[in-house]
This record gives sequence, structure tokens and C-alpha cells, in this order.
Amino acid sequence: MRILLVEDDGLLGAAVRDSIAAEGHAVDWARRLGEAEECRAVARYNVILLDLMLPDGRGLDFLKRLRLAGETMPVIILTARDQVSDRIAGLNAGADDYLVKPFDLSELSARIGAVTRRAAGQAAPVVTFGDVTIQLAERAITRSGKALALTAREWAVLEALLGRPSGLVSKSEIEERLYDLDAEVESNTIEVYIARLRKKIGHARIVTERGLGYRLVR
Amino acid sequence: MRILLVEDDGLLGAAVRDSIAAEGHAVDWARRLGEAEECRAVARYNVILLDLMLPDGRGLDFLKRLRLAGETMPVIILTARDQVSDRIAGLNAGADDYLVKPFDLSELSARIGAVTRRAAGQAAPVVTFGDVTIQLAERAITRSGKALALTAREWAVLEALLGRPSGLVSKSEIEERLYDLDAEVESNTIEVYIARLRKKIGHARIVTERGLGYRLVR
DNA sequence: CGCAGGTCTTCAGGTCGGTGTCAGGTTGGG
DNA sequence: CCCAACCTGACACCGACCTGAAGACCTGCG
Repeated sequence: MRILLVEDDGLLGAAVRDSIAAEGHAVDWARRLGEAEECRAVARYNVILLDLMLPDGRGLDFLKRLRLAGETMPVIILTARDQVSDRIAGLNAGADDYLVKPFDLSELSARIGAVTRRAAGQAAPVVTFGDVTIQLAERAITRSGKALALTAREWAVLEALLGRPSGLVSKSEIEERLYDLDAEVESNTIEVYIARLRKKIGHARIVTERGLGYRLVR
Repeated sequence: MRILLVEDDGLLGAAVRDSIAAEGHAVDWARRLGEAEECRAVARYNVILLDLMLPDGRGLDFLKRLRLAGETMPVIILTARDQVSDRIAGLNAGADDYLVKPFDLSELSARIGAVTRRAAGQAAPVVTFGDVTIQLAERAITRSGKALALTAREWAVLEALLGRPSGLVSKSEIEERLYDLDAEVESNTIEVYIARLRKKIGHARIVTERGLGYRLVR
């Protein structure tokens, strides 16, 4: 496994590098964002460990650039900030995990394991369907540049459809995702939400297959 | 998205349930491991939120049973324990994330997002017959690259034929798969659907064996 | 508390296409 | 040649689906 460590603190950086190397992984250590960009251009990484406060810029911006470029590798943020709002911002920018300094090196390696176990099959945090761009992480969606406003239920239906990229999702499947065991629904609610979604993202984006379900098309 | 919350604390549980429901997700709330097992037997979940200290057992054991049973859905642990060794044990038992109480509800939802984004996209089984490619799970079928549209009944017949790869399937066998006991059919329906399937996937793909049944060939 | 603005769900009327049936043609075995 | 089994185009019906509208519900605000 190949890991990119972005960290300006010499002591902590060396400790992390050694600990990861001791587990048999390859580590490239960038001390500034500039270096990190160079590394990224040269090599592909399985995991990126990212400090947020760096001499030449904010780690979050690096992360956002990464995700906008379509990169999907797991990113674990390492930082002294432990404000909840910071952690949320990090996760919403597309980070996969968050460790607050000081952290235990064995916990770091456990988290690297957890995060890469998931990385086998990835859904891109940014999905594009025709003129519609969806940022799942931030619950933001635009159509030809203009922001759309989806309600909670509309998001839920959209997520259900996205869960099977270009695959078929049955109405009952959507229903199961929307409603818990107690609250059973006896109506055409799903059809209504499909109609509303179509009105917002374009009718052709969702095709009906009678008796089977719905399918997202690009 | 459908979420199973396993938490015995009434106050925290209610808060978590409401916060998640407000985002349009369906929540089933189990207060004990026994309930959690029941829920799991009945419904499929996209995420499980798991408290570790429960009246009738340890959450970690539940998690281990889950993973042993081959379940791969993301699990986020919620607990008051913040010992590093506990967190490592949780992650190594197959948890995908870990939140220490008290936690912010918006951070929880950010983490649910991060964890499910990773979870999508396992490879679906693909069957190929000549120039026809079939993705059973996604109900997608192409002939020499072009997508075909099959109706519900056509899929059912095709599945019946695929159920016995390159084997013989009798007409009555197909009939039994298509229609439940009550619905009696008195006509040549199966023949009609065989004809329709042939027109779409190529006549040579299905051969008739007089008096016996049909056979898929590649 | 009442109101406004929004969301969720239900309902009803209309459309449309899959489904099952039939009839006439074709094939293959005895 | 004859008959049974099978093929296939055509067609009417019914239920799945669509959609506008309106009632139920929630939430924040004055």
C-alpha cells in the first residue's frame, strides 16, 4: 500500500512515517501543499494523510481540489483542531476520517485499515448526469450551473437511485429506504416524488420500466 | 437510506432518531441486541449505528456476528468509552467509524455520509451469451453494445432459462415461475414470450426441443 | 396563540403500454 | 401426408403509472 503523508511538523511526521513504514507500507512525506501536489502528479496513492494547517495553504482546499478532480482515494485528516465544526467541514469536503492530535499511532493504523477496507468499491462523491451535478457529500445539486433545492424526501429518493449507478431500483426498494418498519405507507408517494424529481432534474433523467422500477440515465 | 439504531439510552436514542429522520432517512430503533437481531432479520439496512454497552450483551459481539455472517454494510460505533484500545478493538472488529459520546448530531450525519459514500458499488454478476451481456442485479442487458429493454415478464422468462445454464427448462416449469398457484393460464403465453425474447436477444439464442422445453445456447 | 410558508401524503382522473388471448401459419416427427 | 406442437402478428383490456390539486402536518415567527 502506498501512502501520502502531508504534514509540516517534523517530529510528528517522522513518527507517523516510521510507524507506517514499519507495517510494510510505502510512505511519501510532503511538508507543504506544493510538494503534495507534485507527489500526486507523479504517483497514485491508496491513502492520503492530511494535516489541515500547512505553511503554504489550507489542507481543506487541497482536499477539495482532489475531489473536484474526481480523485476518490480515502483521505484521513490529522489535525490539532478539534472543533466540531472543523470536523464536519472536513468530512463534508470529502474526507473519510478524522484524527485529532495527539493520537495513538496504533489507532492511526487501525483507521487506515478501516478506511481502505471500504475503498475497494467506491462511489465518487461528485456525480454528473448530463447537465446535472450532484455533490453527495454536501447535499448540493446544480443543473446547468444553477443550484437546485431538494427536500429531504427528494434527496432520499435520489440517493436510492444513485445507490445503483445506471441500475434499476424497484419502487418497493425505494419505499423500504424511505420508511421504517412502523410507518407503512399505502399510496403512490414514490410516484409523486419521482415526478417532482423529474421536474427538477429533467424528465429524461429518470426512466420508468413498467412493473420493474426506475432507472437513472445520464 | 435506511438506518438501524441500536441504543438503549432513551434520550440520546430519540435525539439521534429524530435528527436522522429529519434528513429523510428511515430509522428503526432497537433498544437491545435481541431487537436488533430481529430488525436485521426483517429488513436490510444501509448503515448500522451501534452502541457498545447494551442491557443484553456487548455490541462488539453483535458486530462480530454480523461480519461473520458476511454482512458488509457500514457500521458506526457510538459509545462513551474513549479508551484508545476500545476504539482499536471496534475498528478491528469491522466497524467503519467510531464516535465518542457526547457527539454533535451534525457530525454524526456527516460521518454517515462519509461512510455510505464508500459503501456503494460491489461488482455485480455478469452473464454473457454470444453478443448479449446480462447484468442480472441491475436488470441491464445489452446486445452488441446496445441496451435492450425487457419487460417484467420477459425478464422472468429469461431468468428461468438462466436458472439452468445451458440446460433444458420445460414449459410448465417456466409457467410455474411466472404465475402463482391461483392464477391459472390457459393459453400459449410462454410461447409468446419466448418469441418476444428471441426477437430481442436473437433467434438462435433459444432453441426449442419439441415436447421437452427450451434451452439457452451461447 | 394564530399565521405563513414549506413539506409530506393522499386522492382522483387520465394516459399508456405490458399482458394474455386468439387465429392463422409453420415446422417436424411418425 | 397428417397431426400435434410450436411460432408470431395483431388486438383489447386492465392495471401501473403520471400529475395537478388539495388536505394534513410541521416549524418558525410575530
